[in-house]
Parts: sequence; C-alpha cells; structure tokens
Amino acid sequence: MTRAPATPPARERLLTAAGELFYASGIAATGVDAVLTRAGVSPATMYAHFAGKDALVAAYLGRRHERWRLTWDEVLAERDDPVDRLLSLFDAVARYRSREGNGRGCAFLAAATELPADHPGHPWLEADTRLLGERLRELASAAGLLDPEEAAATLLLLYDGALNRFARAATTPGLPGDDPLARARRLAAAWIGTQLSDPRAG
Amino acid sequence: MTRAPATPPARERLLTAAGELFYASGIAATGVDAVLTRAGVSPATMYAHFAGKDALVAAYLGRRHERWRLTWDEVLAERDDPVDRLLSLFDAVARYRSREGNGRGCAFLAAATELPADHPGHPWLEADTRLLGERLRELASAAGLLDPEEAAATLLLLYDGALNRFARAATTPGLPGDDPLARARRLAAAWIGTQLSDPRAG
DNA sequence: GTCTATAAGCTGATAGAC
DNA sequence: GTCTATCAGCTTATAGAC
Repeated sequence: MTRAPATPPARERLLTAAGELFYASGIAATGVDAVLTRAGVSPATMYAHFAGKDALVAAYLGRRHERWRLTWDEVLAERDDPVDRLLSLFDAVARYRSREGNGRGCAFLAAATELPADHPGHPWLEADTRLLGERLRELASAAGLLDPEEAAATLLLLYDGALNRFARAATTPGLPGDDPLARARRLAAAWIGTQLSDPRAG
Repeated sequence: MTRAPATPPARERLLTAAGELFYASGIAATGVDAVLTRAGVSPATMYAHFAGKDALVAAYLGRRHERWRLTWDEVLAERDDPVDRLLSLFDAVARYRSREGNGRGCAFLAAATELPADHPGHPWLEADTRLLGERLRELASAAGLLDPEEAAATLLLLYDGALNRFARAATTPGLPGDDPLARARRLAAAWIGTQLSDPRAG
C-alpha cells in the first residue's frame, strides 16, 4: 500500500528543481550542486540521466516550451470567436503564470542572454520564437486581418512588453502594481479593432 | 611626438572592453581575463582601479546608465511640443542604438536576470527603472494627459516590448526585418491621440 | 538494478604577490 | 608584467543501501 512507485521520479525531481532554480536565479548562477541538493539526488544519478549541466539546461527549456504550448492549446480549445482566438495569447500567458508562477518574465529570453549560440538548449529558444510568430500569423489570418504579418508583429511587441514588465518588476519592488498583461491585452484588442474597421490604417 | 598622453586611459580602456564584452556575451559568461586581454591591461592595474569583477560590473552599468540619460537629455533639448517630448523616449533609444549599437536589447534587464539581488551593480538597475517611470510621468503630465500614471505604464509597455524584440531578434536570425522601435512609437502616438481627444478613454 | 553517500580530479576564474 | 596561490564549479570514481 505504501509502496513507492515502480519508477521513482529521480529524473522528474531533477527537472522540477532545475526549473525552479534556473528560472529564479539564472542558469549560469545556479550550480549543479544546488540542483542536486534541492532534488535530493546524488551526482551519479544525475549524470546517469543527463550528459551534463548543458543537457539538463536543454531539458529544462524543452519542458518549459512543451508546457507553454500545451497551455496555449488548452486556451485555444475554449475559444470560438476568431478575434478571441487571436487574443488568446494573453489569456494563455495569464493561465501559464497562475499555474507555473513565472514572476520573472520570459524564461527563453533570459536564457538567450545567458547561453552561447552553440548551446544545446538554443534550439528551444528558436522554437519558442517560431511558435509565437507562426501561430499569431495563422490566427490573424483566420480573424480576417488584412496584414497578418503586421498583426503578428504588433501582438508580439505587446506580448514581449508585458513579459519584460514582469521581469523589471521583479528587480524593483516599488513599481506600480498594475497588470501589464491586462494592459497589453487591452491595447491589442483596441488595435485589432482599428484594423477591422478601417482598412487604410497602418 | 609619439609620446603617450599624460594620463593613460587604462581605466577607460577597461570600461570600454567590459562594456563590449559584458553586453555581447553576458556578464557571467565573460571572464576577467577576456576583459584584460581586450583592454591590454594587466591584472594588477585592474585591481588598482576596481575592487574586483563585481565592482567592474557595477561601473559598467553606471556608465551605461549615465550615457543613456545624457542621450535622452540631448533629444529632449531638441523637442518643444509636449507630445513630441513624451514620445522622445523612442527617439532617444534610436539615437542611443545608432551611437552605441545595442543590438541585444536592454542591458539592465539582461543584467537583472544574471545578477543576484545583493550585487553592487543592482542599484543601477533600479535607477534605470526609476528614471524611466519618473520622466514619463512628468512628460505625460506636461502633455496634458489625464492620467500620467496610465500613460507612463503604456509607454513603458511599448518601450520594453521594443527592446525585447531586439533581444529576440538577436537569437533567432530569421525574423522579419521590421523595426520594433518605429512600431512602438507609432502605437504610442496613436494611443496618446485617443487620450487627448477622448477624456473617457481607458 | 537503481539510487545514495562520499570523495577526489579537473578546469578555469579570481585574486594577490613578486 | 609574470607568475602563482586559492577557490568554486563540473565531472567522475568508489563503495554501500534499498
């Protein structure tokens, strides 16, 4: 009855600990020792599961990308109106935040500033960028916007802005307590409105 | 005739080299050796000018903050119209970029993800955040906007968004080649327009 | 067979002595 | 300016517990 599961989640605990520490303190600043201690895993076990720290970092980024994509899928599945589907980007971020608690902005952008270009985790950064661009272009097109490319660029600007505000708020406590995500969504909705009603806008 | 200047710019060369390397490769990933080599300075000389790497990092951030502030001052001095003065934020970034070439987004935000909260350079990150907020509130107020706080938050969202787009573009080459800064300025100008003409907006 | 505990080697960076 | 001590972080090896 009180038996441990047949496959003890050593790898799982490593990924969880790595996710928390890498995101909270930065990748370079987080030592392997800290991850091992938090996960309660011995070095030998870790190196049996991952080739090294770089591989652990890559797995951390891959898992984060996967969860973000699933969250967005989930929100999209609840939306029918084409404009709502386009704006679902912001709702998905809100849900991801409430679920995983990413109070320090975009993990992929943070990783991009820390990792060299040939790091094994780098493909995940590009995957994130590509997913955002492609989906937004599709959704904008489906919403009947004249220039999907333009729409994607505008929404990405607001999306990146909101995430960056979170990152800045994390470093400077005294900031005004408004919600950047709600603001970004409002601005996006207003902009989409101008695109739908006035074909000459731009 | 070929005499070196009376005050050889050892400290200056160090700050220049540090600025280039820290910004391009990240602070944690850049070793002191690399800075010394690029500056052509010996370790002893460096430790005579700076207590250690942390102090060098703090000086790098301080200098960057100072130059950014001066650039914005410069642009502001050329603007008379209150709305132009409010939008000068984006023109100042453009000028700073063309002058210092910051192709990888906001150095302070990047530093914020890399440095621990008790790092000696941390006050500069807060100084940057404070300068942005205070100035924008003042300029928004002078421009006659109803809610300067709201205006500052909106412009900061767009400002952070543009800088974040630069950072993302640096990691993923295949992105569309539009100018996020021009887009942010356009969106800001349009939003300000709604605030001036329609007092009930929000 | 999988995981833990401990310890030691290696690399490179920081710091300081000469 | 050179050269070396010191230290931290990553990795691997050994030995034992469930």
